[in-house]
Amino acid sequence: MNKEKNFQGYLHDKGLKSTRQRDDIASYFLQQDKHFTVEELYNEIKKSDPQIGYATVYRTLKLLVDAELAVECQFSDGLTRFEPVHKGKHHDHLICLKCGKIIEFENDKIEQLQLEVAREQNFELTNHKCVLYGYCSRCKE
Amino acid sequence: MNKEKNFQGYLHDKGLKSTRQRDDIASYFLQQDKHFTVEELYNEIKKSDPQIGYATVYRTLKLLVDAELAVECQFSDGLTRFEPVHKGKHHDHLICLKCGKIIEFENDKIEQLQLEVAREQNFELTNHKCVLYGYCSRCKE
DNA sequence: AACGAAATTGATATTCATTATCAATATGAG
DNA sequence: CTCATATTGATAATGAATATCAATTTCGTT
Ligand SMILES: [Mn+2]
Ligand SMILES: [Mn+2]
Ligand SMILES: [Zn+2]
Ligand SMILES: [Zn+2]
Repeated sequence: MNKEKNFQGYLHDKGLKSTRQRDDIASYFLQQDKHFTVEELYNEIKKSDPQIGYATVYRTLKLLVDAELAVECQFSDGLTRFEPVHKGKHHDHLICLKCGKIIEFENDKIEQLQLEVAREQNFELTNHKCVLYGYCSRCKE
Repeated sequence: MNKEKNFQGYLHDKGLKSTRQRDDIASYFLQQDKHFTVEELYNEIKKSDPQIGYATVYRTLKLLVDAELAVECQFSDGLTRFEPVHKGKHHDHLICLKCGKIIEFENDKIEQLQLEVAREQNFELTNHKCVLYGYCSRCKE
């Protein structure tokens, strides 16, 4: 698959080594479409590799972020989550404060206006996080 | 001052007590226009009240957030910051990844589009955080 | 295929921010 | 003023994330 090739390339370019653990973690993670807690991913990986170390999962996620194959998300529940980057497509999030539901959205107008704001401030924009909090259709009743 | 009255009213309405420590912390904090780390605020308060406890600063900030007189900010440096809410005016932030500079901005169009996004998803919006990361005019060179 | 320098792993210790605990003290309604 | 209740501040506990390090693995080079 393409993204796994990207990861192999990334490792090679950085002089890092391809290992069974890294490859398993990356392979599993990149195929999913979830917002993983480190613990969630650790528990998944442990099913096929009971020996996997917690630290290795942390380290591999860090590499994936550096390789731009994952992004870190901080919603306001205190937990850090990671999600795979699919097709380089950016999106932002709506978070339900009751059930924790995560909805993704893309809005080009907002993205454009953000660029404009940055330009006005003479800022060189690298990335952004836009998170909307509230209650989902089911929870607002 | 108005906001301090608000805090007194909040305490009273919640059946909480007004104390020298709370009042000093709130009074100092609400007069400033900064994004305080708990430690930063603690150190400031300690100047006039060397006996102040760290936990009391945490607790008071939590109260101020609940009273909607402060908001919590998470920029990506791992530290939680608090800023006083002035005149109920909402704003978002630009963060310089090099020098840590924090620039505030208001953009009604973005706010409107966010409401629209929420409406499309049948979400009842309560608040949002929009943070733009990059390099400020001085740091981008 | 074997070697060996360098990177990686996983168990564990450590750090650091935040929360919980609790005895002593302060507050404020009646 | 009294007293039930809330608060304080010192400290312990928690929990996520990082650092450490000996043992193991990888991979470019022989
Ligand atoms: Mn997402
Ligand atoms: Mn601000
Ligand atoms: Zn919900
Ligand atoms: Zn800067």
